[in-house]
Amino acid sequence: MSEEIKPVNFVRQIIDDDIRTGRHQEIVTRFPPEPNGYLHIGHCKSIWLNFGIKDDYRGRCTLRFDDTNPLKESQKFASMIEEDIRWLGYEWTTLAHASDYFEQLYDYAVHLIREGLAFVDSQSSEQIREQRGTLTEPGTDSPFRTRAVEENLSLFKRMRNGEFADGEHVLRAKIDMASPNINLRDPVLYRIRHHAHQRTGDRWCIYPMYDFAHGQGDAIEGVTHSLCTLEFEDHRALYDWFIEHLPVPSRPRQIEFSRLNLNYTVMSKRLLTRLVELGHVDGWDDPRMPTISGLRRRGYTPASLRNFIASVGITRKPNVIEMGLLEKCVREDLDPTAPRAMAVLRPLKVVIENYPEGASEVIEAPRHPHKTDLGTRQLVFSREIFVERSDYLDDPPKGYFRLAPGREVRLRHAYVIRCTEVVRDEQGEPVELRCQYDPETGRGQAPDGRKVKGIIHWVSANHSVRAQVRLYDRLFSVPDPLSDRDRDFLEALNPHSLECLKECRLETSLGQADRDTRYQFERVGYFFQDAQSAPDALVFNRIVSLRDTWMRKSGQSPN
RNA sequence: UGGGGUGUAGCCAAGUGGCCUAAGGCACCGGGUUUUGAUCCCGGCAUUCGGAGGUUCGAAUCCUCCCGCCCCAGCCA
Repeated sequence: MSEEIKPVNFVRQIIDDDIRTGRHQEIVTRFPPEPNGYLHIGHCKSIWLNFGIKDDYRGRCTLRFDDTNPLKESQKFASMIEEDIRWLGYEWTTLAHASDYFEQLYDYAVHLIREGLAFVDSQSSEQIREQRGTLTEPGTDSPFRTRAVEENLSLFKRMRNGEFADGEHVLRAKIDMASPNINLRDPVLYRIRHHAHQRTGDRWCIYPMYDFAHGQGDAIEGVTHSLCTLEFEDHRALYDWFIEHLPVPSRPRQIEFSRLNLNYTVMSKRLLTRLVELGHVDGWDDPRMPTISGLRRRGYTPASLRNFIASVGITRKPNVIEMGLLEKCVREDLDPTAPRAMAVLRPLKVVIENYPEGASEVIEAPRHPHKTDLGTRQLVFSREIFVERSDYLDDPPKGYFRLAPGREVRLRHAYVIRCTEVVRDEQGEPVELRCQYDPETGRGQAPDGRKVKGIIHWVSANHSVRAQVRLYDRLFSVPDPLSDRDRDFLEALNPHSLECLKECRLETSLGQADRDTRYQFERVGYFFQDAQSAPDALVFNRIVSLRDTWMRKSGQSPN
């Protein structure tokens, strides 16, 4: 595992100050996902921040499900979220739910009504919307705003008792319809929803809104620093208003940071949900998805994700991170530890004419070029082998040092061969190369001192296993799929984001490949067995390709 | 002509008035090592901090004005 970056950011500076000035003895954070979808790498930023602070400051961090909207949420999503957090390497101090506080929140609402700070509004949502005003014009007071306290109390109680249909009434805070901050224009606190909740069942038919549940939940848990993303900045005034006007047990502070954006993908749960439901991807854990589970299935490691977030940092500046940084992080994590193997993805047969028919030999090759403690594996060399189709060119450009008519290359861990003849099909496409090998060049030797620059990977035709290999590319073909407001983001989907290669040949040692091991297929990339892989039907996912300076120079595509 | 934010290299990001003629990472461009065109190593890459004024002996850091970009009008979170 690569060394993790020591975090320094403005949130930690605030915390350091709070500790130095004695404002807090213990630091308490929370991660508050809504269980209405899978976690994505953007959540990873929040997880890393909140749980990282808990770990480093020996504080507490609650995993609190923000389950205030039974229409959208489910236990299935909640379970997945727990799994993802643990997989990333974090553990919560306590598990909680906004719904654990429904009774307390109800009492808080009653408190506001008694103080004359909340009222039951009996208008439709359309009427309320019309009265809200616009960004530049103030709103107007609801005709029910002056309802008597006793009447509000009674109505609110009857709302809870289920005496009204959905939408008939709402409870609203009484703040200021002329506020330039729209969140303060008498926000809705409770709405009626006759819908079973995944945890409280039919106990409730009124549910608190996010704004009314979140800050109070923080206060109940003793959260000291409530870290959220920038779009909640305008809600802070409301957050503070509730804390001020309610008899809550503590006074948490909300601090906002900018969310993570990655180019060539989308990071909104709503859009990811569409991709899944419309079948554009193979579920939430499709290896092309920016979800934690997708990245996990793809083969990304927890450390690489943590390091990625650490190197991106925490600020208040809007940002779009390049995919290349994520890729660099996983390569960095995998290179020192991944066992090497040879795999030919698009096989081209090579017959070594001067190698005896029926003969073969075993070559002992190290699993890693630098880490000798990873041991060795056995390769079998024989007269018929496969090499990568892209390692042969009829008419090589300048600077190409692989196979071509008359050209010589080194077979990785084996002999130097020279291409003497090309067998073609009707279309003129090469289907087989005839080569001569030099018996004096085994074991890395070159007796005549000749320098062979090209080294290519190979497998023995009769000593290799078949496998399916899936090559993944960016999900979208443009850096920002949402930039064109006139086009649906689905139109920007990359039609080549998945290439499934079914005729791949792997060295025999991969027949017993470990399910949890990420391999480097030499010269190709890092690979991980897919969840669907089986011993008799191997499936490998490409995590990321190797850096390829030749490809970049010659301007080819990564596949 | 509303409110809240934010602007340091292609992408992130340190920097909190003097050791900044601005860290570090990614990307990119050289060069070296190498039986992976990988890894590793070495070097290059902002006289300038959105712009213009001002304060100061001294400003990316303070003040003023201007400009760009992001968020907010769910009984979503």
